[in-house]
Amino acid sequence: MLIGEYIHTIDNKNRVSLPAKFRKILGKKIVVTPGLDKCLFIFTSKEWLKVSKKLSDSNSELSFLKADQRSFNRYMFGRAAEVEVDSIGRILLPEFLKEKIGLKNTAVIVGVEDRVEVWEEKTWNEQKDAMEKQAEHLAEKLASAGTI
Amino acid sequence: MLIGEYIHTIDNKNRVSLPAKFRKILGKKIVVTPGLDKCLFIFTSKEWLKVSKKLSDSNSELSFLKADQRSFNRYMFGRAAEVEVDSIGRILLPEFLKEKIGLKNTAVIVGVEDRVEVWEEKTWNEQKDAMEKQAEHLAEKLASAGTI
DNA sequence: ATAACAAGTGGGAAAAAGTGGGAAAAATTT
DNA sequence: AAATTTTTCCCACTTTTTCCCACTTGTTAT
Repeated sequence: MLIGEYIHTIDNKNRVSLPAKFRKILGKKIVVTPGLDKCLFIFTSKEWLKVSKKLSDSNSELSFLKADQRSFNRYMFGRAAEVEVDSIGRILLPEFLKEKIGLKNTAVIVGVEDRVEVWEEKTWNEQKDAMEKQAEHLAEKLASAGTI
Repeated sequence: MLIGEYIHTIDNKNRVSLPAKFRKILGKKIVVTPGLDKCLFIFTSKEWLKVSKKLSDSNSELSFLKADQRSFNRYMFGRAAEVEVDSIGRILLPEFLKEKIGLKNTAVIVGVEDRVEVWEEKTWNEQKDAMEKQAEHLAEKLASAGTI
């Protein structure tokens, strides 16, 4: 399972190390796409296949209006990049994705169950603060779920 | 069952011994995550799986399409850490979790039924005092109401 | 009381992770 | 076709993490 938060450098060749703990799960080929909420999503090829099937299946319970679905899929597919992980666990971030979320020298890499998210540090902190504020009851859920 | 309160040192490599009595129950891989009230929760991998399944709504396909589900999962998984217990029963506390609850050189480790909590000593004492006061207060209320 | 053991703590050395940069290979331009 | 840029591959340095061993303290057993 992909969990935890890491801050890594983006070098001047646009390379970022994937957290070592993620590498086994992610494998050698991953898919990077613009995500939602000003971050990037990283999926394993396998997970991506599942996601894309779901998204392109217009009979699924995700019943978009046709036009909406088209543009949403354009967003997810059109800008997705298949990326190779190099021999020491780094990936090359396409410039346009970097720009999309305003990345510069560092990236926050977050494991979220079965996907990885990439954030610009400031955006991430804002997001975290917002979550934290409305999170007391979420934490309570956590605590009580432990006992069930 | 996990019970009792222990005060352990955090050494300069961020290692803490788990109380010997907890080790068998916790196993070799645990998950540490910020909990309620300025403490950390420690779950066994098994328990964690149960909790996360229960809360992440991962049975609903493509949970990332729903905004509040996204934040919740981010909150839940992004701030957790999977940690190995070393050969003599210690774990490595990630810096960001240490900071989260203001840990420095010592930690109070408390067994709470089926999970373990980690506290900063001062916070723990305040928490305890508050509980005691409340208990006395409640007892008095009960007594004066003549119900006892 | 002494020995044997277990628990908690600390530290050195080896391994791994993260970062940076040069040179070969490939692609693009002129 | 040569020159320039971009990409890829490989090596090297630094820091962090991991692994292993040892010391200390307190408990149990003989």
